[in-house]
Amino acid sequence: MEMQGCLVNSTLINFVSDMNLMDFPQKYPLGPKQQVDDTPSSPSNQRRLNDSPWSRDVEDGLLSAQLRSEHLIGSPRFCSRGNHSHTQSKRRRIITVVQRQAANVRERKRMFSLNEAFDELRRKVPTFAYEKRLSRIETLRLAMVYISFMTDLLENT
DNA sequence: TAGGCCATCTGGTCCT
DNA sequence: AGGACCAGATGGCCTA
Repeated sequence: MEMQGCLVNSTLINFVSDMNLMDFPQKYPLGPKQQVDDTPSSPSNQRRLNDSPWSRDVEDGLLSAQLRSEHLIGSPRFCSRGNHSHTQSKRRRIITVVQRQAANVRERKRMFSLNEAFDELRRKVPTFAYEKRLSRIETLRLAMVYISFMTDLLENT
C-alpha cells in the first residue's frame, strides 16, 4: 500500500495537471498540493451553508414558501407543466398547503444530503489548491476521470 | 453585464 | 395515501 501510495503520488500530479478541469488561469501556480477549500470560509461555500435549510429557521422557509406561492400561483410557470387539459383523465393529486410545505422541507433535506455526498466526493478526488471549489458537475467529471485513471493504473501494474 | 452555479419551490411519476 | 425522486422554473450571488 505504501509503495502504491508513492506511485500514486507521483502519477497523480501528472493526472491532475493533465485534466481539462485543471485549465485554470496561471494566477494559481502549481504550488504545494492542497485539497480544495471546503471550509465554510470560502465565499461560495459560505453562501451555501448560510442558505442551507439547517442554518435557517424552518418557519422562515415555510413563510418564504407561502409568500412565493402567493405570488407565483397563476404565473405561466404553473401552466407550462400543468397544461394537461387533454389528459384530464389522469387523476391529479390534490395536496394541502401543509402537505406542500412538508414536501418542500423534505426536498430541502434531500438536496442537503445530496450536497453532503458531493462534498464527500470532492474530498476524495485529487485537486490542487484553487480558490474556487469544484462545482458539482466538475466534481462528477473529475471523479469519472479519476476512476478511469486508477483503473488503468491497476491494470498496468 | 452575461453566464455559471446553486438553493428552493413545484408538480408529476414511481414505489411502498 | 404518502414519501422519494426527478426535472423544470426562478431568482440570487459571484466572477470574468
